[in-house]
Amino acid sequence: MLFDQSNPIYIQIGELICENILKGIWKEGERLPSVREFAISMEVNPNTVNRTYTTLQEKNIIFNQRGIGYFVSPGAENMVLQMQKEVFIEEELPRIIKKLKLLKISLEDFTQLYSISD
Amino acid sequence: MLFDQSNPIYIQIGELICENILKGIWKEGERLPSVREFAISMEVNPNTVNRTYTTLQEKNIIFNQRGIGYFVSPGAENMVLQMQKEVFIEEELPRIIKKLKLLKISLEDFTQLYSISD
Amino acid sequence: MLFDQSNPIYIQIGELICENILKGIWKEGERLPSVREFAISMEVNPNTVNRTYTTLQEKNIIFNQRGIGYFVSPGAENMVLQMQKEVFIEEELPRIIKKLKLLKISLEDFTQLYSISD
Amino acid sequence: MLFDQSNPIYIQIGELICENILKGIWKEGERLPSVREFAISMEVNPNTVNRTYTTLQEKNIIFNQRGIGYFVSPGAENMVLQMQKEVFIEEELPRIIKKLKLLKISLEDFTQLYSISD
DNA sequence: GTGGTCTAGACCACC
DNA sequence: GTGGTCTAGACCACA
Repeated sequence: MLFDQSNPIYIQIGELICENILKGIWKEGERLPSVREFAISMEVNPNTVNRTYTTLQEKNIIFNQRGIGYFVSPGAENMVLQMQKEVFIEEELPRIIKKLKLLKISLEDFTQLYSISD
Repeated sequence: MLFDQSNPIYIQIGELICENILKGIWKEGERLPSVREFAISMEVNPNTVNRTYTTLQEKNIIFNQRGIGYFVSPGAENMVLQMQKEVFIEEELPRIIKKLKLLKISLEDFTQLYSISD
Repeated sequence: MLFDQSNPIYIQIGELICENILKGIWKEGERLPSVREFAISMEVNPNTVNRTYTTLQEKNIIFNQRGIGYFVSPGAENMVLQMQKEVFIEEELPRIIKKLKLLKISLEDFTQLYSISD
Repeated sequence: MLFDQSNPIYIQIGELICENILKGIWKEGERLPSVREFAISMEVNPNTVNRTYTTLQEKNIIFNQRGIGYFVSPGAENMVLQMQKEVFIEEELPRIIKKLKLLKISLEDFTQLYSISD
């Protein structure tokens, strides 16, 4: 697994987990990999995975059963979708639109680039 | 001047300068404010501005005349536009499109959000 | 460690590192001393070492693993050799040859001086 | 006239003058361009040329006749040749040889590169 | 006046 | 523990 430099690793792992939830790969109620397992497969320090899990738990996306492991919360998929949508529209979108204008990329250009990417 | 916490200040100042170049506010060949002046107006340490200038110089966006100051490079506007466009299309756009799909935001939704922001 | 005055210290430390890589003293994949450690052994401020490391990282000679340290990049030895050879042949050599001619030092003189230095 | 970043401009101008003397373009006893003239032709601040002249005067390569101008000293050509030869052999040559070895450029390689440059 | 470098010391996020 | 950033302040060479 490769991480980019810009974001903390524990955040990037969190995004990966959310992605898996959104894609339905990890369903609600399912158990996540143990911290150690996941750390090994990600080639990362267990502390880092632990931090990811803790962070996601605080957002109620996953929950912990002591001694057993972490599980995807019920309703997680919807919750993640709503949360990310809100953040995206409130924070990312304005920056994106500003940049599109600054770089003189019209909505038509964008639409075309969008369809190319399919 | 206010800076957000996500990016280093010296980067944000660099982006501000590029923006000014793109908007035609600072034209090619024009002298930038001296390190000290700019530091005062940005309410920042001179070292920080120095770092910004050095970084932009490495990208050939500005150049230095010894003992005189920094100047906008000839062709800078175009260069910045091309560089940022390339980065945007190669790196940001794929992430954006991926996210749009993941969040089930259609191109129509996006278009509407775009027009609302005007 | 003694530094001469002509070049910035952070550059001289960079040259030292490259030399160590070229000589095979620091092998690819190996971890460099931490910024603080190295600063102490060089009798220099940590900021200075940091600057050296950052500069070498930009040239892809070393890379950073977050929270762990800096490492010699794979292929670094060859890369450094090629880079320095290119710079030497393209930039230094012409100046040297020009100077040899200007100072009326023949190739034979040079050869002799070379062998004396052994 | 273009100057590189590494050396001070006043030094580079000094080297140019010495070169002209060595090449016999500016002969002993001849008057150098006035500070102002030279500054204009070099696209440089007169202070800079002044500093060059002062420095060369201290080395007795040129001399000043008040109100008239600077002149190439008698015996300058020989003096410059000796001085530069000494500096070259004492200081530059060891560095060059060390670098040749580090970069694995043999004397044969060097000889070949030398002849190519003709 | 200009920028370039360096130190000292601090704070922070991250692993 | 690791590096990254920033400030404050100093000194220097250069134009």
